[in-house]
Amino acid sequence: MVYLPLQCYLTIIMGKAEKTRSYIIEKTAPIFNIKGYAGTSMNDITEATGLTKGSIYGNFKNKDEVALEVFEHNKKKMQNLFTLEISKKSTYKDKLLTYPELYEQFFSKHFIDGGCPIMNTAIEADDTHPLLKEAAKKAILVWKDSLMHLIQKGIDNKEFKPDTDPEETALLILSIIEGTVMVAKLTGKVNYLKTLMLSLRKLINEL
Amino acid sequence: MVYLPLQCYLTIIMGKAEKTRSYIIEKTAPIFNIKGYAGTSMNDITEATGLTKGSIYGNFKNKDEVALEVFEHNKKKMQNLFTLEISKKSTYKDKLLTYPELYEQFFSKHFIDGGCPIMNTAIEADDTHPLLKEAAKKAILVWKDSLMHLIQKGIDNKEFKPDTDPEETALLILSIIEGTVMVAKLTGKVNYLKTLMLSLRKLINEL
DNA sequence: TTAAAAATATACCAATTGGTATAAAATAAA
DNA sequence: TTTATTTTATACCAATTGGTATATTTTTAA
Repeated sequence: MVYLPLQCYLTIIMGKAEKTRSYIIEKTAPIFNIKGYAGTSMNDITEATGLTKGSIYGNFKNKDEVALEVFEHNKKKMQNLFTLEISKKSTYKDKLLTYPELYEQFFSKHFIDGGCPIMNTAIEADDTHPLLKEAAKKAILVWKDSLMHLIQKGIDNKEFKPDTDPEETALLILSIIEGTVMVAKLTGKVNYLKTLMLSLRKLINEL
Repeated sequence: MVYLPLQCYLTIIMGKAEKTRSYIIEKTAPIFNIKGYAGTSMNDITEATGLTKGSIYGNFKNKDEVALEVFEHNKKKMQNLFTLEISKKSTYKDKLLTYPELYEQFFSKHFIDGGCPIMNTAIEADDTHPLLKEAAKKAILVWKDSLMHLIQKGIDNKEFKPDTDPEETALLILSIIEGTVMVAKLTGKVNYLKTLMLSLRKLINEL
C-alpha cells in the first residue's frame, strides 16, 4: 500500500483549479469578515494565500467574485454549526433553544472571526454593493423560513401554544439575535450577552 | 433697520472657521452614513461641499477628524428626534412606546439617510477603527442608560411591575430595535418592520 | 515522452487614495 | 487704510488601489 500526500487526493477528487479556489476562499474568509469587503484589498488576498495576483485572477474573474464566494462560505459555516446542533435535539423547543445556547458562546473560539457574516455584509453592502446585499438578504430570509418551520412544527406537535404566530416569532428571535451580536461585539461585555440570551430563552420557553 | 444675509449673523455668532466646520459636517454627514467611513473619500467630501482639499484640511486635521465629528452629528440628530418626542409623553409607558412608534416610520423621510448611525459605525469600525468604535460604544451605553432610567422611573411610579429588571429590559428593547433596523433595511419589507415593532409594543405593554 | 492546456509569476498599467507645500485670496485687527 | 492672520485654491506627492498582458512554469492528455 502506497500513501500519498493529502494534496494528491484532493487534486484527484476536486481538480487543481477547484482546489486552489477553495484554498483562496478559506484563507481570505476571516479577512473579509473582519475588514469588510471594501476594506479587503487584493494585496490582503495575496498576502493571506501566499499566491500572486496572476494566480488569484487565474481562478477568479475579479475581487467581487472572491467576495461573493467568501460570503457564501462564511454563511455556510455558520449554518452548518447550527444545523448540526439542532439536529441533535429531539423537541422543537430544544431545537429553538439551540440559538441562545450557542450564541452565549459567541466570544469563544467556536465562532467565526469578525462576527455574524450576514450582519456584517448587510450593513456594509446595503447601500453600496447590490450583489452582496442580495446574497445577505437571501440568507436572512432562508434563516427566517427555517425558524418559522421549527415553530410551526412545534405548534403541530403541541409543544407551543396554537395561537403562536410563526412569522412574527421568527422575526423577533432573529432580530434579538442580530441586535445581541451587535451589542455584545461593540461593548465586549460578556454579561450583556448572557443577559440577552437569557431573555431569548425566556421568550422561547413562553411560546 | 438694516437686514444682513444669514451668513453674516452666523459668522458673528460662530466665527468663520466654526461655521465652515459645521457646514462640512452637515454636507458630508449623509455620505458617511451611507458609504461608510472607509468608503467615503476626500473626493466625496470636496464634491459634496463644493470646497477644495485645502479648505477641508484647513479646518480639519485629517479625514478621521471629519468622520468622528460626523458620527457625533448623526448621533445627536437621532437623539434629538427621540428626546423631543419622549418629552411630549406624560407616562413612562408612553415614553417607552415612543421607540416603536417612531421606528415604525423608519422608511419615511424623518429618518437619517443610511440607517442607524450607531449600528453602521459599530459594524464597520468594530475591528478596524478604534476611535470610531469607542464613540459608537459610548453612544449605545448612553442609550442603554437612558432606557434603564425610563424603566426605573416607571417602576417607581407603579406603571411597571416591581420585579422588572431595568438593565435586562433596556438591553432587550435596544437589541430588538437594532435587529429590526437591520432586517428592515436589508429586506426592504415594511411588513416585517411593522410586525417587529408590534412585538416591541407588546413587550412594553407587558412590563 | 511529448504536445497542448491550464495555472502561476512577473512586471506593468492608469486611476485613486490620503495628505502636503505653497501661493493667492479673504478676513480681522491696528 | 494698512498690516497681520486666517482661510482657501492650486499643484503636487508617494503609496495603494483593482486589474491586465505576457512570459514561465506546472499539470494534463495523447
